[in-house]
Amino acid sequence: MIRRIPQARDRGIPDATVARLPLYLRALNGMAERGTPTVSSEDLAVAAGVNSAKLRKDLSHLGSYGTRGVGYDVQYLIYQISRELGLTQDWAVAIVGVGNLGRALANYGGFASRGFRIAGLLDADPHVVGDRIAGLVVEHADELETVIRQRGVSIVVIATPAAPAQQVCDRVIAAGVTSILNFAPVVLAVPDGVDVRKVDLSIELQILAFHEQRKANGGPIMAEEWPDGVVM
Amino acid sequence: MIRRIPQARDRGIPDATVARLPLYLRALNGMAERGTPTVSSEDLAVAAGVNSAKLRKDLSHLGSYGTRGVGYDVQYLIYQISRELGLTQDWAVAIVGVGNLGRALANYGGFASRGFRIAGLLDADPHVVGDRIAGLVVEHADELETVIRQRGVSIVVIATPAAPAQQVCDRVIAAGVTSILNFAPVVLAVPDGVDVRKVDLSIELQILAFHEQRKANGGPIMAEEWPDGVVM
DNA sequence: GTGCCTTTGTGAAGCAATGCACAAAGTCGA
DNA sequence: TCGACTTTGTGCATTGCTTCACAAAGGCAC
Repeated sequence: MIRRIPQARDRGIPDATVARLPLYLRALNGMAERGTPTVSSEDLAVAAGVNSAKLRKDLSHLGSYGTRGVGYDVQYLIYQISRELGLTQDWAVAIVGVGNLGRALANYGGFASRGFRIAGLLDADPHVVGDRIAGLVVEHADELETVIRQRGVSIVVIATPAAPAQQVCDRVIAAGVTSILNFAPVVLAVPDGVDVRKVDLSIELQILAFHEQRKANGGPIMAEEWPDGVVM
Repeated sequence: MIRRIPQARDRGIPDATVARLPLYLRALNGMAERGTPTVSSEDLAVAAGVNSAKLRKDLSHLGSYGTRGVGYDVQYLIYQISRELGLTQDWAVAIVGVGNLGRALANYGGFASRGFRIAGLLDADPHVVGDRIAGLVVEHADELETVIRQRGVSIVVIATPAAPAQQVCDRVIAAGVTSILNFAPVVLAVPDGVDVRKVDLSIELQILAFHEQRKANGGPIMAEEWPDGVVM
């Protein structure tokens, strides 16, 4: 059960910081398009929707890339954050499950522009196999291991229904993949060393509903009993 | 600048806890389907992928619904969590932007089963308006305010491209909506009292790429200079 | 009943993230 | 060259979350 051995030159970046770097990157790309040469932590913080002290502390984890009295060079900071996030290299991604969501992901422009290349679309449904989506032909899920090994896929997106998700997960791990983005509404069991990130569309709505209810009621309903007719 | 006045009976539930309740709910629903009558915090924690002490503390924020020596009654706990999250009532949701993602959301079964009723699909593209998706006819975005007011929509999902997102956001807020789920890759500016939750598909991939790079390199590349040919 | 066993609910310690506030470092005009 | 001004980078206090560890509570067998 080795947890994490702090290294001499420990560039361990806090998870909370890593999660915000893509946000900064997006804001910076917008500024670069508009031709802005430099930006202060205050302005960038506003654009990214965070506190400026937090932003400076986040950036300080990458190194000392600002100039006091001036701010940060937009292009240079884009490069440094991209490098830290690993976006200066090309990542081959396979999407398993080509339903509505899989199609949406395949067509989503935000991937290609950040170094994520879709190297395969796979589905178990023979009616879908052979379809051409976003320039790729959908392959049968049986080809999963072949596609991963032959095309150097290192990140797999699971966009299947809940039922087959764990099995797909097991197979891609067996094929050597250690980074998985899971859209299926299940908790995937994975061995140590495999990273799973989870996006659950309905969870976000449920959190909103919680807050919305709070606003409406000034707190949850106080009756803590079962409603009439429900038997324990 | 009133921040938050602690109340006598302060049922303020930590955000981190609220974010996990839907997870517990999903695990519990699975158990209910299998006919499991009660569950211990340990078993439920495993099913939800969290630490059991954390699970007990989370549940203790809702009240004392367990039985020592036995565990939690599955049905009863489902009811209590659902009530706390506001899922015992019906929420009318409108989806703005019926591209690939909007379609995926409209067809996603996880909403209806949790009290979220899709009350409107809207798009600005005349080619899409009139299409029938998931039993609804897509309406023109001009109808946004009418749809919200007449159908009692309290949660809006923004699934448009980045460009029109802020304008859509402003309009739905003006129409009285205070809960927004945003899929567009922009930071929405909203007044106090409006909740925005954000899902950015490419951010998750970028976080995965960061960790994947770490695994491959044993840390980020140490060269902190610009690559050859890049001029400051 | 009584006593053993299981499991909850929670105090307290530990850890991570946030935000303030300011010294240090750099720019720029005179 | 100098001094005023701007903005970074960070020490520190604070907050919030997680985890441990255990007393209290309840079930169950006999």
